[in-house]
Amino acid sequence: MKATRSPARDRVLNTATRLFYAEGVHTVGVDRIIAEAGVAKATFYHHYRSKDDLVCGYLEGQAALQRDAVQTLTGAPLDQINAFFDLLGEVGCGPGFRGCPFLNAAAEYADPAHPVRQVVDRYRRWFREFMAGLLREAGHRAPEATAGLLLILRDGIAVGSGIDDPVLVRAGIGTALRKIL
Amino acid sequence: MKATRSPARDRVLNTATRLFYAEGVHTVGVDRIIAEAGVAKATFYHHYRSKDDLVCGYLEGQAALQRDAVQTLTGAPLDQINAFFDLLGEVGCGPGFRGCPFLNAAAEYADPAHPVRQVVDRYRRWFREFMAGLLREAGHRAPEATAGLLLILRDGIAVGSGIDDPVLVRAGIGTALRKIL
DNA sequence: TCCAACATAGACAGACCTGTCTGTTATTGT
DNA sequence: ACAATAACAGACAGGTCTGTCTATGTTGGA
Repeated sequence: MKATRSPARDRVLNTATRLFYAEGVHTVGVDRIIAEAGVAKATFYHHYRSKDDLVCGYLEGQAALQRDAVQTLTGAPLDQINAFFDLLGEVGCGPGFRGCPFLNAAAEYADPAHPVRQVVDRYRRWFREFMAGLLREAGHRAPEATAGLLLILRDGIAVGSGIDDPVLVRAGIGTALRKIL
Repeated sequence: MKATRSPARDRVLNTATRLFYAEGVHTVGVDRIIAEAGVAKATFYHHYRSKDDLVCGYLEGQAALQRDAVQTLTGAPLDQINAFFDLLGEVGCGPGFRGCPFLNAAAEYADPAHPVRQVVDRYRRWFREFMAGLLREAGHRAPEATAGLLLILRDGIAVGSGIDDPVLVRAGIGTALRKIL
């Protein structure tokens, strides 16, 4: 539990990220992760206290990726919001898209007090506040309430793209966004 | 597999429905269901081919409930849509609400070809066509596309009410609906 | 040089999973 | 009365799950 970065640890986290997202958290076992990561079991439990700990690490990683991604957005606040949802629509049409990792994980952890759910909650608070900040910056009349609507839209797009035809979902994003803003 | 209705079968389905929805499909085992239903294991496998078969039955039941619920809606088409989303907001604030059973199940079954996913797909097709029908009836200019937006809204509300503060989610439904329609 | 940290392989425990099977009892329709 | 159906109890098989443990090898820094 000492080193926060090592080749073996990275291999575990990358493998877990790939498998957890593609197949779900409960269906992928520790044995499979360490086998595909080419890591000994003792090494795994050296870096992660438990499987749930790894699940939290997986979601923290996803949250970090998204924070990095939105930092590349530039331009006026409303343009940034549009660009974010454009990106979401594009990613949703990409190969291997299987919905939002946070929503999928939340569906598997029913207890709201579970550490995994707390990571999900943190992500969602961040998203809401990020959107509210942009709206405030743009002089929107109701930043908080509208940020809530954008979160609903985000969830709907992520879920729909993962289950239904993502091309159809993507086609509606522009309209929806224009109506909300 | 003969009788489609019997006290023991009903007890199994009711117990499974309660547990699957509250705690998730993969976390609830067959042993627990038959114990809480007060049913012998042989009886369970007499009525259901497998656990997945029971999961399909659970979701079919939820779909039937929703079909029955919308049949009680009356009045003009747009009023029916408004009433549906009012009801969704109300249910989302109710005790024990844990999101949409179909979305939660889909999150646990990654394979789109799985029978469980097909039940989910059927439900979503029904919902979309139901909304499109009402919009067409109301003379809406773009019934199909708007039905897609309503599905996104529905998903966002269900997901958000299950994870975030459902009261906040509910407060935004009216605005969102007005902007979409 | 030597120690500590990181890594390997893999056995093991104990619990839980789904699904099958044996055998008994009660009910019901003909 | 008799056969079929449904339900009961519970053992059992075979697999998987998480997590612990032993024992060994490698490597880099003081």
